[in-house]
Amino acid sequence: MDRTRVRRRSDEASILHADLDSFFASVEQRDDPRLRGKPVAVGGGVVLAASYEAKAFGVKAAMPGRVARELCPRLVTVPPRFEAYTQASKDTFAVFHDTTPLVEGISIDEAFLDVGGLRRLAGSPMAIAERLRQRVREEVGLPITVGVACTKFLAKVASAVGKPDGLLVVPAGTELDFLHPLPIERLWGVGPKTSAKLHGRGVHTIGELAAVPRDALLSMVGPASGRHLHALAHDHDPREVVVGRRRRSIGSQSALGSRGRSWDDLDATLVALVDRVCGRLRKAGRVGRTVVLRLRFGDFRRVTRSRTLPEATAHTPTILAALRDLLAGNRRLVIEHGITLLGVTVTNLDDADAVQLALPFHRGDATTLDEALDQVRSRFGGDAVQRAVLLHRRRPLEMPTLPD
DNA sequence: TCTGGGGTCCTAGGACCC
DNA sequence: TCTGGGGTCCTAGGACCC
Repeated sequence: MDRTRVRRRSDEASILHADLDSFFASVEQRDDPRLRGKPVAVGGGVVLAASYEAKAFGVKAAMPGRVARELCPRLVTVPPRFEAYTQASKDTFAVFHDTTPLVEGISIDEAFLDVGGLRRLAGSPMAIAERLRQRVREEVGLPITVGVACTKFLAKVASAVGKPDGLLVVPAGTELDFLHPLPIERLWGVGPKTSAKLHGRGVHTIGELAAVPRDALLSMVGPASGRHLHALAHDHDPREVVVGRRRRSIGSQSALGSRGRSWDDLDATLVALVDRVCGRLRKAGRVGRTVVLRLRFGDFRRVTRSRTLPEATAHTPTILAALRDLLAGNRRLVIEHGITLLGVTVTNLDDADAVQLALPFHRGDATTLDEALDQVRSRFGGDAVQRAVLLHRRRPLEMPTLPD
């Protein structure tokens, strides 16, 4: 199986949420001693990450650089070094995987770990979490905060409350005492819009949210969001730690600045974006069937245009042709509104090997599995057949079931 | 305050099929 | 001829997260 399912909820707090503190900024301070102890922001036009010294001045991620410098005149701004962050992330995840096989990566700098059942081998969840923090500090050189609770959601809240460089355990049985005094913005899925809606109804804390009848909440924020928030406010979170989650889309985008761009400039940007995305697809062994063109204009209005192809592919010319067509079809929009951002995303992803095995069936070139396997073997070699069979067992496409 | 680059999930309408 | 209900897929937009 692709995903390993882990038991729902333990009677003890044994789910860890590990979250590197001010990740990009911490890597910069690690690698350049002159930055230590100083307010540091990574990024130029927009702050990608701020050190805790900078956060003390109110500097936050996603804030325009100009505003950040007004808040903190002594702010040191450094350009991002994405390779360094990728490597630091890999090193940190190596420590995670050495702690338990049950690791679910959420983003470049955070993950859930299930350490239930490790007590005999490795001690209590709290001891495991403390050792994890120490190892990341010593082996990677970065501060990390760990929240420990019975559910993923609460572990994540705990790590946010425990920051920076902290460890916070929410013992079983004390969940609501911990949760209910917190502001609703702590809930995963409450952003500016939802928060404003709820404030308008006098709801500010998670405890107050929990007191809102379910149906009333659903009508306030919509069915999916309402069910989600109602469950979280009552500390109901049945989600399991899932190993081996696959990416569902791969994309790239480029801000163009506000000055006008010629059509040739735009096309050159499109070519570069498609090249980058297709390269990443092939490197990951994935293919996609839907291409999305993303545009942003001078007034910050955003639109997307998408097209679904007959076959999933990572073939650069095929994907480029589809996107060029979409761009040309929106030529007037682009010219009249002043484009400021161009983005490309490929979604509806599949594993390339599995698709290769399915293609002969879809094309009508094969009617039996052996015929399909022969075609894969002749086109891609014996290794591809092995991978294709394994991938098919994991998630069958539209074709006959494989015999064992 | 005026904004980067990478993602996830949900909603809603229309086309199309049975 | 006009009509029903249910399902899937595609497209576009929106909210949110790091």
